[in-house]
Amino acid sequence: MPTRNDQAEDAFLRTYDPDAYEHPSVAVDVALLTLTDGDISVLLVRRQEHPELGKWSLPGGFVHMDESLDDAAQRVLADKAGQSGVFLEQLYSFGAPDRDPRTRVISITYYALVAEEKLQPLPRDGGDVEFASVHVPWAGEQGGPVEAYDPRDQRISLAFDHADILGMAVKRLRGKLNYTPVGFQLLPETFTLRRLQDVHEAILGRKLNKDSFRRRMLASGELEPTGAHESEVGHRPAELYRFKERSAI
Amino acid sequence: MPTRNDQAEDAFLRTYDPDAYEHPSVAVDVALLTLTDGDISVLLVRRQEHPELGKWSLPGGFVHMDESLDDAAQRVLADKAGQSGVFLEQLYSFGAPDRDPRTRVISITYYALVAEEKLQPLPRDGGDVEFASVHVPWAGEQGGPVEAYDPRDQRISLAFDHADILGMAVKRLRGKLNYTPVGFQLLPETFTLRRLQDVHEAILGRKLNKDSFRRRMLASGELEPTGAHESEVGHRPAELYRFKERSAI
DNA sequence: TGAATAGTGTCTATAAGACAATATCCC
DNA sequence: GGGATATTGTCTTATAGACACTATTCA
Repeated sequence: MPTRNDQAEDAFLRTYDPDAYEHPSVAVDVALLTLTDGDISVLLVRRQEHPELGKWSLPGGFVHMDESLDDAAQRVLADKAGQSGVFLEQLYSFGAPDRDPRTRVISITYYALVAEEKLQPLPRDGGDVEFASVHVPWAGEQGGPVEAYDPRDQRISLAFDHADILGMAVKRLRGKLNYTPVGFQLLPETFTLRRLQDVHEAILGRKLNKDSFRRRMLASGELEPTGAHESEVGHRPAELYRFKERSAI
Repeated sequence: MPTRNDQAEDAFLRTYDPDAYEHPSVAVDVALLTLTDGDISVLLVRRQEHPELGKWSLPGGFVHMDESLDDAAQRVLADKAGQSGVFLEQLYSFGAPDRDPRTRVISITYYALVAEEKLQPLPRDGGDVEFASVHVPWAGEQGGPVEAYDPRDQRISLAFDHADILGMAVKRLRGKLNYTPVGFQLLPETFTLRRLQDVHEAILGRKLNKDSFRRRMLASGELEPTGAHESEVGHRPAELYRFKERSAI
């Protein structure tokens, strides 16, 4: 039975005009990270339109009226970089009034993690989608913009405030490492403890003590030995482990 | 000297039409938290308009075209709740397409922390701005919606997805406690170790070991003894401490 | 003087860093 | 066998929890 309040609300909604005020544009930008040769890499796309035409940027796009923010991030990643079904998490929203010269654009940013082995091949757009190596000029979880370098070690200048977004992604990842098995998303199904440590070291940007890393990981209860070992390695082969959670899903 | 690309970009920007596509509305909502009698409290305002007219909600409002997100949050808090100059940090952005019945509204949420002693008196809007006690039905940093209770211990049903926002604020706060002296914002200038422990226990929702809490805090280097002691307490008065950072600012 | 909490000292269990010894693979 | 890394074990040090004891205020 509709109450008087319900009826009043219905009437209100029928006459509501969302365009009575000017609205900002809302975009999503995604920092897709992976590890190559023990370094953090980020997927960049070359801008095909003004403004900042030709500059490297994180894949991004405007949010459609009928899709959730998470869905928008997944769509953008699939459309602009050919990657689908990856791990995504919201990062931060950037909204400085002048961050985009076109108009007011508020960007809701995400970071994505993918194991190198699970990357879909990059779309052949004449080299307009590439990975760049991420150099972090600060320690710990201090935060700040980071720098991207192309395969020839040339520094890449990123469009808009994307260096800040990337920095936020690294900062978040470092924080998560303290209380979540982040390695999950960045490693293949099975892996050695050494590779897991490589992941942690790449994210934290510093060397870790091997003995205590090993003990800590085994004691965490997150890992499960597979019984299998690596092979063809020129030294004693290490046992392969698996994340327990992942296999439960 | 403008390059050809600059000129092309200028031309592009002159003809850019931000309204070629429909835009969502963008709001900020703020969970202002304080501690009363060892419990977390949140500031709520009664909605004065449709939809959800009369329901309790977090103070919020639409983002203006020329203000940053942080500024919008500060403004909303001042206008709707009479609180200014408080500690604010961005929390998360909520954007489910149907979270608001009016139109697509994306809410960029913030949490604020204020010491009870520093609260400005609530505006006398006939009791339409009040604090409610926050009950957290989950442990650790698991997350999920939380429940609000009015001073007569009646459960309050919050408008929209505000129970989720509040839950996210508590979750974030619990996480921050591991690596930041969050107590800062929730205590007066000087305080006893016992009061600092009360803050931590309220946020975490569980009792802490007194001895090791004391040791950990003193060893952290964040605290500075003032030499002064509390008084009129009916037992041995404890020494008053101060946060080092705060006094350096 | 007694109630109540502050503050100190000590003992034990646990986790981290360092280092040595042994194991196992490929060449 | 030699090179290289895995794996196990031990020792030392730092930290957390538990508990006992002393200190200081107000009523």
